[in-house]
This record gives sequence, C-alpha cells and structure tokens, in this order.
Amino acid sequence: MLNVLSRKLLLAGPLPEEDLAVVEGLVANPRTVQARTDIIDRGDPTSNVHLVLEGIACRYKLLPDGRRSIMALLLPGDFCDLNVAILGHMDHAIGTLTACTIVDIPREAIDEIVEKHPPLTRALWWCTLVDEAVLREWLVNMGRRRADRQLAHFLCEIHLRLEAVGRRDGFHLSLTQEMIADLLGITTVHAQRIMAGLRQDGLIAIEDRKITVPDIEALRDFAEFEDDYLHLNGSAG
Amino acid sequence: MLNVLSRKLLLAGPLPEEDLAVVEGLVANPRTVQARTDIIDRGDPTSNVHLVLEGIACRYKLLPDGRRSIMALLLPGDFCDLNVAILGHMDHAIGTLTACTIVDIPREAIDEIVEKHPPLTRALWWCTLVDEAVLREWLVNMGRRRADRQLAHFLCEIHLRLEAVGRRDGFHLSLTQEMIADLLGITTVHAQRIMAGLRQDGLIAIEDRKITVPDIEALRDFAEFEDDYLHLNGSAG
DNA sequence: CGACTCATTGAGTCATATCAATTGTCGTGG
DNA sequence: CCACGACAATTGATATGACTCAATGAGTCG
Repeated sequence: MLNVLSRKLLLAGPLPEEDLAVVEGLVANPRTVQARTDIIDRGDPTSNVHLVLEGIACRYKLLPDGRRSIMALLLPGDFCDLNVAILGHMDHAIGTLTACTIVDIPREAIDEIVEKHPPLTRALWWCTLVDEAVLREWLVNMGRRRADRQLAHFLCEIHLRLEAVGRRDGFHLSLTQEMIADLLGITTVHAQRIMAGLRQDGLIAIEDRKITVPDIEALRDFAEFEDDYLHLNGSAG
Repeated sequence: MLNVLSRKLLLAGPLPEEDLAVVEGLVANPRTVQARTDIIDRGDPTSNVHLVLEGIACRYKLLPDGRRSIMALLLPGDFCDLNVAILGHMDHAIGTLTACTIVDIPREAIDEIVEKHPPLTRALWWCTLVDEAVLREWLVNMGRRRADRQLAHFLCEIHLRLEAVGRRDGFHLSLTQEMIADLLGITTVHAQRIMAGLRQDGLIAIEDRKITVPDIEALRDFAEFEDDYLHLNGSAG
C-alpha cells in the first residue's frame, strides 16, 4: 500500500521503482498538530519543507482589520512550501484547520532529488503547477460565481482531490462555517445562508457539523464544474 | 541598455555575465500581435514559450454563459507559459488586451538553460513563484475588498510592476472598462461606477481612456496596499 | 479525605431575523 | 465604448437565542 504522497505524485505519470522508494523514504517521523494551529507564519524565513499526511491545512493571510482570507486548502499529500525557498520570506501563513499529521522534510532531501532523480523532480514540479491551476480556478470561482455555486464548486473540487489520493471514504468535510466563509470570501452569516439553501435543495447534507454530498453529479451540474484544471487525466508531458 | 526580460530576471538577484548574454539572446525575432487577439487557446497542447516584450496580455477563462474572468495580467518581461509544458494541455487561454510585441522562444532553449545555467534557471523559477504570489494576492483582493479598493489595489500593483522593469514613463494604463470588469470580477456598469468614484475623489485621473495616478501614495493608503507579495526587495535565497 | 455526580458558567458555533450596503440587471442616450 | 438612472438581487452588519462542550466548583457518598 502506497502512502498519500506516492499516490499523489503518481497522478503526474509513472515513476521508476527507485524514485518511488525515495518518496516512501521521505515520509518519516510524522508529528501531530492540533486544529487551528500555525505551521508557518507570514514573514518567516523559509526552512524545512512541510507535507500534510492527514487532516486539512490552509494558506491564509490576515488583513489589517483582522479578517482572514484562505487562499488554498492543503489536503493529504500536499506540500506546504515546496518551492518557496527561492523567495526569501513567506508572504502568507500556513495553519491547520482540523487536526493534522505533518511531516518535516529537510530541504537537502529535496535538493538531492532535484539533482539525482529527474522523473521525481518532474512530478514535484507537476504538483506546484496544479496548485497554481487550482488558484486560478478559485479566482474565477470567486469573481464570477454566486456564493452558493461557489461553495458547490469548491465541494466538487475537494471531493475529486481527496478521491485522487485515495481519501474518499464517504467524503465528509468537517469545517466550521467561519472557515468556509474565509474560503469563499463571504461572511459567516452568509455562509450559513447558502449552506441552508444547498441543504434544502438536497445538494448537500449536514450532520454533526460534517458536510456530505449525497449526489455528486447533481452538485457538479449545479456548480457547472469542469475538472480539467485539476489535470488528473495523466496526460502529462 | 538591458531588455525588459533581463531587467525582470535581475530582480531575483544578480546574474553572471554569461547568463545575461543568454537572456539577451533569447529575445529575438519579436512579432506584433493586435489587441484582443488570442496567443494561446484553452485546450491547446503546449508548444513554444511566449514572452511579452511590449503591451499588455492576460490569462483568462470563459464561463459557459460567455462571461470572462481574467486571472493574470502579463506585462513586459512576463512569460505566458514558461512551465506549463509539464501539464499536458492549457487549462486557460492567453490573449492580448492591448497591441503587443511577443517573442516566441523554442522550448529547447529553455531546456538548455535548465541544463547549463543554474543561476538563470533559479531566476526563471523565481518568476513563476512571484506569479503565484500575485495570484494569491488577487484572491485576497477579490474575496475581501470592495470593488473600489480592489481597483485601487490593482492599480498600485501594476504601477509597481511596470516600474520594476523600467516601464513607468508616467504610468498610464489603457484598458477598457470591460477589461477592468473582467479583471475585478464585476460588471462593466459597476466598473464605470467605481471608476467615477475614484476619479471624483482625485485618486485616479482619466483622459482619453487612459488611467493615470496623480498621487500614488494616496492610492496606496486607500487600497491598504502592501507590496511584500511582489518580492521586489532582492532578498531572494 | 477522596471520588463521584451534577449544576453553573462561558466560549464557540449554529440558526434566524432585520436592515443597510454593495453589486447586478436592464434600459437609454451620447 | 462610455455615462447614467432606476430597480432588483446578492451580500454584509448587527443582534438575538439555542445549542454543544469543556471547565469549574459545590455538594454527596464511599
């Protein structure tokens, strides 16, 4: 059974046995981090590379007035700061939303991969490009879709991303309404409103603060969701 | 006098003479492209690399209902698709907003740089990371700022980015209200409204469809603009 | 005295209502 | 393509009450 990171990297295309072994070796000494805890703060110098093994983390910024904006969700298999070392400092913070398992990877391990394992390097590169593509789609989502469709679109994406690394298991998302509001760029009150709407329409179900999707196809239709931006079709290269 | 690309790459840090010469060599056989013309279409396989020498281009997507979302502005010195070759296909289109001068760079030239010129490779990498940082800031901008402040913030960014590559010359931006609306995720009518508002407050001036900024400091204050995300301080590494 | 129950409290979250601000839609004319 | 007006829809601001859950501390029983 492969770990999440291997599963994710294989989405970019096949990897030689040797490289896969290297990947498996990277995931060592995981540590647990509580929910709502910063992993990296804005302004920090860039040090180790962090990988999410379990749970949900996010990139975020705080505005002068205290409001928060979440710019990316980091799911199992996602790197927090693979390449930010090139930039001198972090221009945003990274924190957990739920309890997480994190692996710290020494930057030298990455450097060695870049030197000695071209196929694996390519896979890592692929990851960062997909992250960027997701960011672009979020921008479209935020700019051109109403909050209810935006949430639907977002849920479709997370559903697919979790499935891609083998973490579907029924797909239940456990985020507070405040977190969802910060994700969608709306207020918590409005988040409540649109969630109530989607629930009434049977597009989502909520029990015990967990969101589930009874009919993913219906939700995709509602959101006008097209998944090409996630580049999961393995047509890399 | 260095060309725009050299100026931009030097923002990442110093480069050896040899690498600078390579950069200068890249910029050959520029061609002119009319305003509102696609350079690359969504779904296209990835081929040559394109570089903007003059004018303004953008990344954009079209929604099923025909609305457009502009996700990035490509200014002189910006690459259109430096690294997208890793992904099999373009998930968005790239088109000109104003008339542009474009250089087509064979992908092999990039491959050679990656093989033989580590400092230059690092500079190219820096470019893509800054692009991503800008994308994140746009997401914050769109999610958490009112349209007028959002426009102000956007103008501050363009001002700085043009200045960084030596293209300030008074800073006049010549975009239609529709383009600005597609940039900010609003309607053209609303774009008209907020532009009228900023003009009334003396924060921008418009003449002959060109936006100018009489007092950049006042605009920065209004937008609560912080420029750290552009990583122009040369503290790379 | 120690272990246990069980109100009380307070923080955090969710649900809902009302009113206001922002933004979209449509239409008209320059 | 820009300007502007009138009206509608979406979203924000503010307030209130219900609910959960953990922490606290008083009281009870062994």
